[in-house]
Amino acid sequence: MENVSGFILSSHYYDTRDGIELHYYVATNNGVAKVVITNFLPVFFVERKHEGIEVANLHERKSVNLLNFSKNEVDALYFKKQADLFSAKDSLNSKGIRTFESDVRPNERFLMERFIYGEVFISGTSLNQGNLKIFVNPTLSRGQFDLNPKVLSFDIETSFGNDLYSIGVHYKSNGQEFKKVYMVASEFREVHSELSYYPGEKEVLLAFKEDLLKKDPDIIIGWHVIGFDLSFLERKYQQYSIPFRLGRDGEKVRITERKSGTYFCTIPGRIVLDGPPTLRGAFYRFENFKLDTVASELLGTKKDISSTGMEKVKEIERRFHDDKEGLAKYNLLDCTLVSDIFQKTNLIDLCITRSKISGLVIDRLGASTAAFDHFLLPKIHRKGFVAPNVLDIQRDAHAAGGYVMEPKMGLYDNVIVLDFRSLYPSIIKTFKIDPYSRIMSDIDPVSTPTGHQFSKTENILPEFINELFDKRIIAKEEGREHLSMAIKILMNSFYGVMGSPGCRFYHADLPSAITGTGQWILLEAIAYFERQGYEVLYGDTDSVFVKLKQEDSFKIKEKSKELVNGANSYFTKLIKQKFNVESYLEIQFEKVFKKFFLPIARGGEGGAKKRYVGSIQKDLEEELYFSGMEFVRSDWTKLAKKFQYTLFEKLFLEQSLDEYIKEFVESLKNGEFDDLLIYRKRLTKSLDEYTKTIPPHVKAAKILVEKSGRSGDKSIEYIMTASGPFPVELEYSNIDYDHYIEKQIKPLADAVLFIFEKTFDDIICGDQLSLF
DNA sequence: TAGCTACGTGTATTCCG
DNA sequence: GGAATACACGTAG
Repeated sequence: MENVSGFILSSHYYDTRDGIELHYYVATNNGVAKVVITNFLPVFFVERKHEGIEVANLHERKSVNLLNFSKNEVDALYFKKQADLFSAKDSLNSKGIRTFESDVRPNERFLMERFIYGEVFISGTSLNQGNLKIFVNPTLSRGQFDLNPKVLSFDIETSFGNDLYSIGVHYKSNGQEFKKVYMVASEFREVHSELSYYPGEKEVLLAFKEDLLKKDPDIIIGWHVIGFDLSFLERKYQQYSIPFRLGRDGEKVRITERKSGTYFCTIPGRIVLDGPPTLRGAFYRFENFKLDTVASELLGTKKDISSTGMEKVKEIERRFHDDKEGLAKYNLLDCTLVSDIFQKTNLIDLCITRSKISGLVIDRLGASTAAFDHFLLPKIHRKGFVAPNVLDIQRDAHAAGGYVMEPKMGLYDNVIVLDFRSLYPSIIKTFKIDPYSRIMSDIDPVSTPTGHQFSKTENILPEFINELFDKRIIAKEEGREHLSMAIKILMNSFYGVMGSPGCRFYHADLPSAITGTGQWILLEAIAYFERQGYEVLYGDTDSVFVKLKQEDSFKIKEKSKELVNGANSYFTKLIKQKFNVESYLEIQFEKVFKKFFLPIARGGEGGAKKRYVGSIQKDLEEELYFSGMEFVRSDWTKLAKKFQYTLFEKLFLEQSLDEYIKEFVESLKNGEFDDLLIYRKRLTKSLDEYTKTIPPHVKAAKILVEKSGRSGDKSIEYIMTASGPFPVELEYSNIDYDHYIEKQIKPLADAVLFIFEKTFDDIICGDQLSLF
């Protein structure tokens, strides 16, 4: 008997002739364990009233002490294979008989019912097979394990066509480092320390595979590594009839493209992490997600070949033919940049932590509904209920969202921002909102401000949120940023999940009760501060912007504290008195703006919601903070951003704007800002799908395809010329300066000038008018 | 290989007289 | 030819 702890890298199920097998690859301190479960029976439920019905390939039908959400009794139907379960489900469906939980993946069900969250404790006997320790039907339970993964970064270089030039690898594990470039060279060449030549593509592929299996990484990283590198290699391995088997037990690499154009890759026993989506998942934002952009922002380095598009391909082709060492250097740099980006951001640690908090394997971290299932399904079962299938969920009318206050436009001094800490989770906790407490609402109910009822005593989610809150406090105390972030991400997903028909626990009352209560709370808060004699300028969902009084300017911190404390004890009392539950709402001081500006709405009357600018005192400097404004929008030009930033700098310093605006326009016309005129926008669908309207960025993209043959790009950079939008990658002339003045400068100026009762046109034409 | 709603803004297209 | 509407994108929370 062996006992070993580990971390689950990947999880799979397969039907075999004898029945289903669940496979888990677990990283442990003594290498990787492959856990095989052969005695698992996939299950779903049907209402007991369908007793006599014939079910093909049924292994066993059992009466269980469980109810569905309509409180009808159900039976459990067990199968030997998942395929049998699927066909039984389909045939029952076609007879109009509903099944319950027939869409829960067996490999995930096995883990969730054992409350295993990434970390696992294995107890059983093992066999050694190569690098692997194989456990067949051990006991698995929740464990504790800190993974120190072996990470391999790789990148391939190819011709514009279908030729593989080289593969670069950077591998690091416990201080050991390995760098190698596998390059095709038809003539004999001397091997350099990090550069090995092979006579053809086939030999490169064989050597790469052999080394990868020898290094045996837990995690494979790269840049667009699935959609480009692995997909390209898959075709190449097939072309040379070499099995593309990189799995830990010789399994094939499987790549699938989703409808959204994103890629997914399964290599049993390993995790593939692509740089851009992983960074996005951790809320990193960059000007774009090109490797050199991200590398220079995070690491301050530059790529060796900095050109893009065709020029880049040409330079790679040139190096392959004339300067193989130069190509190798470039190839390897890409690998190490990716390694360094992952190292610097500690992305892998965040992924591992999120896996441990959500229970999902690392490459499913985005699946919020699956995380909700992982936590809630086993708890619901122990309360005596089974859940519906996702496909049986019907969406009700859209639930309302957060409350956004009508802004009081203008320029102000000393505005404090107060917000409710984790508003939606704290509402769930306070009013006991969850799918189970909803169906049990006749037992000791609490009514929300919206009039929805939930059981004060029979609930699951509020307790879980409580645990997560506590864990997060400890995490923050211990400085474990990623743990704190992982918990926040999970907690914040609950509201969205319960309001999504893609979640088996969806019910319109759940999101409605949460957001409706949120609206009520924000309005109460605004009313409270106004009763204290303060002007509330704006508020959005969970925040209020309170203007302090003149006499408060030298005791801002104290005043804020006083307001926060007052509001908190007010809510404690109010919630207790009105709803007879303990309030977990907590308003907190977020920041103070020395200067604060709410702009006028461009089209309509009044102020614009979700747009403001403020200045924050940072040491001796004042730092500008933009929200929703053009300055933070990726689809506005650098020109507009430069203009807007300086405009607000001057506004807040109470300097004159007129001269600046005039000079800026002059400089633009003189061509001084020609490098700031690029528009960048995403293409959310393929070019021929834009049928209703053809927006400018699509026009530019179409020109690019027509003139250069390039297509499939997800975004386009263009510039406005006299003859319309034009892709920057092609030669252009005739910049339409009037367009930039009218569309990028004037509206931004007018958004501010209204407070002086002036317009952009007044300033620009003002001199001429004064001549008369 | 499905978390949510609210909102602003630019441009193209359609509607209407 | 101008107003109203639809579409597209990106953002706040």
